Amino acid sequence: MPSTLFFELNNEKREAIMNAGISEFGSYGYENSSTNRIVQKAGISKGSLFKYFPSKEDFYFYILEQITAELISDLKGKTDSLPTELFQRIIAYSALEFAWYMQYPEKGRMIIKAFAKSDTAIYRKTVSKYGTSQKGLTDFFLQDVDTSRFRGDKQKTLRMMHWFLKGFNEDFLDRVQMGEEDNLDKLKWEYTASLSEYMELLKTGILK
Amino acid sequence: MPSTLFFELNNEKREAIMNAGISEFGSYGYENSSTNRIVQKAGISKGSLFKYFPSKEDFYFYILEQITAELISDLKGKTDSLPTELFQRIIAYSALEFAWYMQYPEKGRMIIKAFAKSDTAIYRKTVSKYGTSQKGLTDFFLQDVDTSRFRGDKQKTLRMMHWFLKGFNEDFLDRVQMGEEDNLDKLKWEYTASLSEYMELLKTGILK
DNA sequence: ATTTTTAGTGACCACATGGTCACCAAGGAG
DNA sequence: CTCCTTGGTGACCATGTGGTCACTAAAAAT
Repeated sequence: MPSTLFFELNNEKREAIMNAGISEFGSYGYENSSTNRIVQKAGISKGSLFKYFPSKEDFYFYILEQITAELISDLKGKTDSLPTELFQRIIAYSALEFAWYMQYPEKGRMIIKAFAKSDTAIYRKTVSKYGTSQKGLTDFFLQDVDTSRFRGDKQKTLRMMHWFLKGFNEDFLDRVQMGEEDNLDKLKWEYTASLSEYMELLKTGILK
Repeated sequence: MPSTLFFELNNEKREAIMNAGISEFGSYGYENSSTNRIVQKAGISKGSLFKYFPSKEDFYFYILEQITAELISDLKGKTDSLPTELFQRIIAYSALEFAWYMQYPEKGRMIIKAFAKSDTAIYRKTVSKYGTSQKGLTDFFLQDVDTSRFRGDKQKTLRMMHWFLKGFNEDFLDRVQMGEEDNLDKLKWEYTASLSEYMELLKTGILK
């Protein structure tokens, strides 16, 4: 937890510190991020940072908490108008999440990196705090699914969809980072279209 | 490349150095591995390590090259007797690879870590040397597939199978590392059985 | 006007990093 | 018995780390 001092800062300075952290952690990951670079980017002294936050780790988790809360609250407001049919709903929801990452690329990068599997102490702590990556989000989203439509075991099916979504997202993000597309709506449309095609394959099987 | 000095060492010492590196890199990954710990584990002096190898990076890639070559040569010998039907073949091949990782856990860990996606300089160099993770192995394995059996686009289908295998392997390895099963044959059987179930779902679709 | 409180600073700490190099002991050559 | 070559060593180097603390300058309290 940050000290009260931190909250008494004016918004500008507080934002500068947060953004410096987001950018650094998003670029290098927790372990390879440098508090020296962070204070430099934020335009404050080393001493100040450690008066605001008791440690690098605390700083990290405070930021992570803030931006995941932001993500969730932003999405919550939009999930009501989503289609009700399971697969269309998944597609629409994933597209929303993807669009958010595109809109806030630095926050997105930090979140993605924070929940990317790795065996470091900080990742284990992250998982024990928030649960494991998309599993958290998708489980929340899929828990009361009409299991009667599934051919096989529900758990297995859900796990498969999770692997599949993970792979698709990773792949799509890679392609996006290559070609510098800047039209957000068009990107979101492409995402939806591409995901739909794959989803059809998943629903009906890859064999004729 | 190691210096000629390194090859003139007796086998014991050379193995000790290699194993120290494998264990260290497999535990901490390239960036967080320490040459100090490596020389300590290997029982040699810092000076010696850097007389044998010009740099940490060189040491790393030499080891990686050796053990991936080992893996490939070990598997090559067994792929002839594999089933010919595509899916059975994939299952059997994956099980072989899995069993190898179980048989040489430290080497396995290092390989898995080396090819796990991350955005570090060393990962980019690894990819540009060897290509990207399982994609390399599975593409080699899937390139001349009878596309007429597929319902959808060949590329998309293969990519889906790749995501799926990646997820399955990650998941299965996690579960194995939890419960300390030591019977290799039984493990391999469980792997095959579990993968087969999922594969069936993938072939025929998750919906009735 | 003087004292006290307080936010902010940056030189500094102990430690670890990858890498170097002056030195040493041992063995072969003369 | 002397050289001299050579594999091996570990103290040492510059640099970077997360974190501290004696200090300052200015505002608040007296």
